[in-house]
Amino acid sequence: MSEIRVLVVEDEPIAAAAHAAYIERLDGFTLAGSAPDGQSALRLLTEFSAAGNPVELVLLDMNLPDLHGLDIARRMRAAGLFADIIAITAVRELNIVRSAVATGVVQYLIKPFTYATFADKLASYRLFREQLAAPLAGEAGARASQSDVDQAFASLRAPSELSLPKGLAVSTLESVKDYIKQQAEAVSASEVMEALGMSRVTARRYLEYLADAGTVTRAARYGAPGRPENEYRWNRPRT
Amino acid sequence: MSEIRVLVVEDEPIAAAAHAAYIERLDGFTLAGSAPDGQSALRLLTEFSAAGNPVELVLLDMNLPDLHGLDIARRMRAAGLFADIIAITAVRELNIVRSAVATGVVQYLIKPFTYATFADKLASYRLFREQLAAPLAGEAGARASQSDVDQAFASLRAPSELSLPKGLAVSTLESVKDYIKQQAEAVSASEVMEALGMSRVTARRYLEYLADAGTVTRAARYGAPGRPENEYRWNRPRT
DNA sequence: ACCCTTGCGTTCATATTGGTCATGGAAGGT
DNA sequence: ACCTTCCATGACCAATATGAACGCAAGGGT
Repeated sequence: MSEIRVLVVEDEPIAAAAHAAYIERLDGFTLAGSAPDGQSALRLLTEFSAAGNPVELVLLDMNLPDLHGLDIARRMRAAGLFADIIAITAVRELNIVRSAVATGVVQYLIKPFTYATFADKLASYRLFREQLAAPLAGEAGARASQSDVDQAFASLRAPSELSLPKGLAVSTLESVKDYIKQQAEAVSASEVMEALGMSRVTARRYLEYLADAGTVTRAARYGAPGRPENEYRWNRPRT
Repeated sequence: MSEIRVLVVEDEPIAAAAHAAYIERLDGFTLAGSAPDGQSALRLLTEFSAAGNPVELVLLDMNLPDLHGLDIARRMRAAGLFADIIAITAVRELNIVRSAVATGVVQYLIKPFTYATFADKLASYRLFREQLAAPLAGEAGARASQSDVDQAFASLRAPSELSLPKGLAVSTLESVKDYIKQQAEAVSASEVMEALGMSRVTARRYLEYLADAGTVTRAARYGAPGRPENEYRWNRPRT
């Protein structure tokens, strides 16, 4: 299977370079080009398409100087450009998710994101492509069923299989995160232990991981006898 | 939340009537209209949109007398009509799945399908809409995160339970489902193994499948030494 | 000022389950 | 009757929360 050709559309030069570098680092993807605004993006897409070398995936920033990402998507469809789109958006623009889905946005990335998140989304997109290609190979015997299509679609959903360090489980991490998010005040390891019914060691390990990842902040709690207790507080979303 | 307005586009009168009847039977959906071909579908969509009462979801048959479904989707986007689309297609047309995704097709139904399959796809679409609506409720504090969006996408593209992947048998699945439904509390894989007299591997495989399909929820059971045991709880009756 | 008490941080072996692979037997097609 | 396909099984290794034991830092008493 040939590599998937990607166009990066991003007005900030630093971010654009970063995305391009990400793409090059990934297997199965190759950078087709880069565009700083909507007009040049559309022009590039048209040129590639006319040359018989179309772009298959567009990394599309929603905030561009000339056009909004949704407009670009709409014009692409109107022009018969059927590249898939992974949207990159700021936190405040979430109310356009549904419109984005309607214009064929396959995945959503919220700024700022780590390389791991980025790689994860692209990997699931590649899996989606592969699963669609496989049953279609045998032209005549292509008895792809509902479950084949379902499975292909399922690989587009993001199970966030970001690699955790050994010894940590995804579901436990989710439980801990949910609990902290709900608490207005800072919580201690012991409180998490009691609330979630897990051992103190486990609770502390996950809290420590979240603190290292920057999701929660850690502070010492003095005043009581005994060794000071660490308390953890949910971080307000970073811009 | 108001009901989701649906337009049925289908040239065969019998099938069209059946789809319309299906829609009316489902909670949360209401039939906005019905069209036998592409031209009238586009006209209806435009009219509804102009009247300030737009259609939100289109059940779109791919084989129509005048236009192909993909063309209709493309023209919709060009005209600024952002209704979501659930495509209905015959088996032989699977090679257009990717193009369909690019034009905003959210789900794929393969003819012939049962009412259960139909209802399942619409239910996951409704869930998707609800999950997007929830975090957006608090206008100012709408700090939906990456995981929120991921979850919404996940429910949109969750595989339907009605199409079994290879390796699973219907009768076994029914046994497992019946057992879980009867249990008030969450059950572990070992309990299912003993109760139904099957091996732990088999029990776990079916439970895992049901969890992926969203029929049961999976949670870890802490408190005892050893690796945490997964427990599964009946989630909601699939209509 | 010193030392004792106190309670959490840290580490390690252990227990128990999750996940994968190749095998066996049954059902259906030829 | 043979072959193919499919599903459940058993045995393996890997994963992960637990409990106990030890160490450490602050409070409080002498």
